[in-house]
Amino acid sequence: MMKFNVVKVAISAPLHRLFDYLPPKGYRDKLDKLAQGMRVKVPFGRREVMGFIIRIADTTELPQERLKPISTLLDTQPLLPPSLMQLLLWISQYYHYPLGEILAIALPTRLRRLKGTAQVRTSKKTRAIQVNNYETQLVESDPVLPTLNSEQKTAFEAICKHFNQFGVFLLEGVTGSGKTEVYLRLIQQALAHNQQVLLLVPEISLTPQMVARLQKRLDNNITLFHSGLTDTERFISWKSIQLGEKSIMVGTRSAVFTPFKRLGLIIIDEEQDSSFKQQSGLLYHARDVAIMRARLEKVPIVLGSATPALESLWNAAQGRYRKFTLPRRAGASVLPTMQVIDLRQQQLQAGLSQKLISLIGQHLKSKSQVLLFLNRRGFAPIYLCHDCGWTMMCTQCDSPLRLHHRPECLRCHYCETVVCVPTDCPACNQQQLFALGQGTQKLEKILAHHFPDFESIRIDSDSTRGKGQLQQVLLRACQEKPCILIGTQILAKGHHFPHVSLAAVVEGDAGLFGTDFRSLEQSAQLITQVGGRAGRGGQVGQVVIQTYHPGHPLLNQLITKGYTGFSQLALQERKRANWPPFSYLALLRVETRQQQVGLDFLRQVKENCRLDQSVVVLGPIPSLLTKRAGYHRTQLLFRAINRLALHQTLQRLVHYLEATSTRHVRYSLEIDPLDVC
DNA sequence: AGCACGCCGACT
DNA sequence: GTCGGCGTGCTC
Repeated sequence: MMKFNVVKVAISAPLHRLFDYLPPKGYRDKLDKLAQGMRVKVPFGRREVMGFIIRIADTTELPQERLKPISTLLDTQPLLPPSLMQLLLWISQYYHYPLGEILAIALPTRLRRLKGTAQVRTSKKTRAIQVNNYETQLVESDPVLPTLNSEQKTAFEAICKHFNQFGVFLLEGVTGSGKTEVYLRLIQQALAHNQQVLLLVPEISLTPQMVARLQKRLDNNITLFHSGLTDTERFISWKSIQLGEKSIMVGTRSAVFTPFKRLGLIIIDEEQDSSFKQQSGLLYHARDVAIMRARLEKVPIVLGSATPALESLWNAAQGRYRKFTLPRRAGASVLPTMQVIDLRQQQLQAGLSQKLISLIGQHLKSKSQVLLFLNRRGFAPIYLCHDCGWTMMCTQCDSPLRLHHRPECLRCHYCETVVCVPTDCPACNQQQLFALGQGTQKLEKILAHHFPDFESIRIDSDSTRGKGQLQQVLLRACQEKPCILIGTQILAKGHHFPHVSLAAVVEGDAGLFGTDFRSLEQSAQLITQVGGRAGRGGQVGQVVIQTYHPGHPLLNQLITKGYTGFSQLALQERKRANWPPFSYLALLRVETRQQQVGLDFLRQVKENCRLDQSVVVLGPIPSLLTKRAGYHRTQLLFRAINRLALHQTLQRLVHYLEATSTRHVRYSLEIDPLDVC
């Protein structure tokens, strides 16, 4: 152990350690000029890479002669402020991910490169900041500030009292209850204090209405940050917040890493949305990271949702969060009534009962719109042979091919492989192939047949794929003309359909017997959100759920007591089964060409990581959909009541994985996985 | 991750 | 004889 000045540097490489360097030439006695968060250019192997100064130390494990000096100091001031650096250090520990990689992820791509000073010529084409016409047309005009109702006021005032200090506020408001208005008031309050605001949304492309509304009220003080922008646009947006030129950033999950000059408030809209979870690389949850950020920056954070995650509700029940409820709709509209349609012994047409079909007719006749929710795109999910039972499967994935119309094809919903529709069975050559089950396209067809005088508008990822297509479809749906809206979960996401009076869940049982411990929660959230689309424009809404299990206790609870009642019962079930939030999970996943290789690898891992008694390891088992895009997915699930014990085990695991050469398998470790199948 | 080194198959 | 495949090892 040598004792002299060394600089600990994080380098963007999949290595769970820092690298020691000597100070740059000319800085040996000017160490105070070096600070955490500054970028440096360092020799690394036979190349030069960018690194971040993490700290200055006076010890190193290496002999002095092996240390090289930093080549260049790239910043005179830390690029990232101390509170953000602390956040990234926490992320590295919590998600067991190399710090250097996290730093690279946190920077806009333009700043990740070693070359160039990333100066941007002030281009006048700031597409990022502009609202297009469709979006503007979708926003109702509210020339006067709407007054807050008593619940909105209570929430607003309580949160205002906690400005300049950390606190988590769960704002549970039914659809249409005016959460956005509370956000707006809070944002304006922060602006009045000369503070900046971060508003995280699940997907900007899916919430143009909310963005447009904010833009309208807060005009050019707002900047967007999402994957639809070019690298340069993102850099401009990032910079405008860093320099304090803009006060509000509305962004998707990666916006949580933006350095703010004077952050005063964080808002997470639709906090239960799974889009906040990064699906590849660093598998972080932007909501959880944002909560830690608020803690480190000592600012309040608001989690808004009509259907909060069970975890968040539990945290509120435990007193860790403060909860405010907005139980009634703002303005005149009334909450819809919910009822089930018992499908048992019913004659169905493309999954629709006679009762539902006549209800649709009634609502259309009374000149209002109908919304049908079916979370499955395409025409039919199964295409099989009547003669021998052969089912068309994807060759790359462990999944049946879905039949699509216009264009006519079979398509895999996991890898998007497209094949022609055969007329003869590939197994027995008989011409007996037929489609089983239904997707949104089939509903569209059958409804056109039943109600030829009314237009059907399909809203799924197929009909909204193109640029601006979603906005066009939404614009059509917002017209007053009676019509039928048919869609997947896109319908559930925050869009306002003012003329819908009937919302129907076609397959209410879809999530009832899911394989994952979270399926019921997600299903209840979807049903509630879809139901919330009905009756917002003045008329009383009606929500119907088709089910074969009208007696299912949790479904019943949802229908009779609403999401709040459901969540209480669902939490009891979680507790009984020891699932989160009553335990902590981590998932080690591997992808291999042959399944056996994955199983053997994970068995080895399990044997070689001496475990804490309190950590339970389940597996290895193949994932539910084991084969995907040609790779078999296998996994090992870690579960513990004690979070610390789990993380100590994972620390050992990560070191073991790094020490043993594991190049033949692709693996990833996910903390707090959202699904475990 | 990159980038080198190193040891075995088909080619001017 | 060598060009180049990707297995293994290392980076302060």
